[in-house]
Amino acid sequence: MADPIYRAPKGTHDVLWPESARRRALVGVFADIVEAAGYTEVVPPMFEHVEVFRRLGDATDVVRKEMYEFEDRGGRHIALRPEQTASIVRSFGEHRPTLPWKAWYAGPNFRYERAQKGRFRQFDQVGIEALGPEDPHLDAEVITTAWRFYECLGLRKVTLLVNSLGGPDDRARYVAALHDHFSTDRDALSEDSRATLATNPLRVLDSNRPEDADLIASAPSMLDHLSDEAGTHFDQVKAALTGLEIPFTIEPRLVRGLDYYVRTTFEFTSETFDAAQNAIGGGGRYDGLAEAMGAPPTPGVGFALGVDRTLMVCDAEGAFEAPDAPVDVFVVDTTGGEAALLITDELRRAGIRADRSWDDRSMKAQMRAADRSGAAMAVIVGETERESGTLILRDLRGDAGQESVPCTSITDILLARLK
RNA sequence: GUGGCCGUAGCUCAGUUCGGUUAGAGCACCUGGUUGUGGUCCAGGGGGUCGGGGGUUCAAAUCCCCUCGGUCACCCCA
Repeated sequence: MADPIYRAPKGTHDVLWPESARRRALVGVFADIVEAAGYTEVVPPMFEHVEVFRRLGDATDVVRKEMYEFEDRGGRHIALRPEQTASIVRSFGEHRPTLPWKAWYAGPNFRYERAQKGRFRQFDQVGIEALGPEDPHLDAEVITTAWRFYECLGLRKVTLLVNSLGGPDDRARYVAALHDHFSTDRDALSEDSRATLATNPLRVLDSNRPEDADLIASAPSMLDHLSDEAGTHFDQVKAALTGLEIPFTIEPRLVRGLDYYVRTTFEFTSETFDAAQNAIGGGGRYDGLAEAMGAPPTPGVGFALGVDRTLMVCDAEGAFEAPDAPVDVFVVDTTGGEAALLITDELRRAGIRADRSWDDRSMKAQMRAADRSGAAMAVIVGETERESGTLILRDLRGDAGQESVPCTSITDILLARLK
């Protein structure tokens, strides 16, 4: 074990092949799906002025205690992004694209917190944000897009939870009602929840502490505090999901940790993942966020999906497996290595993935390397071949044996074989 | 940020209870058996500041303290 300084910092890790290839493939699947739905990629910076994230709400833990903040050499107060919705909305206000604006993103986020399974200080998310329309069908489209993504990965044990927090006024009335409810028996709450009650009564509903369970169970339901307008919006979202045959569960206690959500909120959990962090993705409406960022008031809805957690769920379901061999052909050269240099170059230019050995190793060692590379075929050059202008083509997968071919036709033959 | 468990070779681990010869195994890796041919088999080999620092002791992987890292739960989220 190396000196701690030469290890990845706490809560971070290196992603090596084949996991790195799988991760890139997952983002590729995501990109295909969202671009097929008209979303265009946005690549925001990985850090912003701290104020951008402060707009997420001073009561959120993400802002209060998990931000990677620092002052840069120019004296600017900067924070590594803890999520990307804030950056996307800031970008929206800065560039004022025509509405509706449908954006997607993929990349790392940073939160300073204690790492555990499925929770890291640097973690990747993919997501979409749609700004402009208030149409409940847009909520449904956003949710459906995530759902189809999980389907494409081959996941079958994902649960969709939906809720409505109502409009800002409904939300305020509900928070007041919750405050009253919990205050009547305040001493029964856990100490942590009493503190949460003072800053954000909604999130008391999120508590997993056993002593809070009874009061949470008897708490009033958000759904009884929806205005007619918000209720109608929620009904239309549910009807749309039903029409799309997306199964969902209504979860009136689903509040989510970011304070900017209003009306529709949703979360995806995995049945295979009974750890505390079983949320693999989530999102909702944030109709007031653009205005809070100094942009024209613009409704928005979106989601973020955790790449690491999604991949863990893929593991649990045996879905979306890592790709196999990175090369098709392995060139074995016992004449010094220059032939391998030329042949691999020729093959690669023809689009054939090819690798070789180095340091002029023995034929046995090179053949072993060829076998382990996972390549389907070996191309062998020895003295005999060099003299006769031929190459040996050997099957590495089965017992098809080998044959001698003119070296001028090797690329064409391999292109046909590897079809 | 709080608490529990853990940290021995690249990987998975034994050895730690009751300190005591050169710290082991499997897998992986390298070489040879096979004077041109991998995958099976056989033989040999390289590789370890026992996470790090300090302490106790004639003697520490083993006991004590600190620290770093991992893991699980809480908080919270992806």
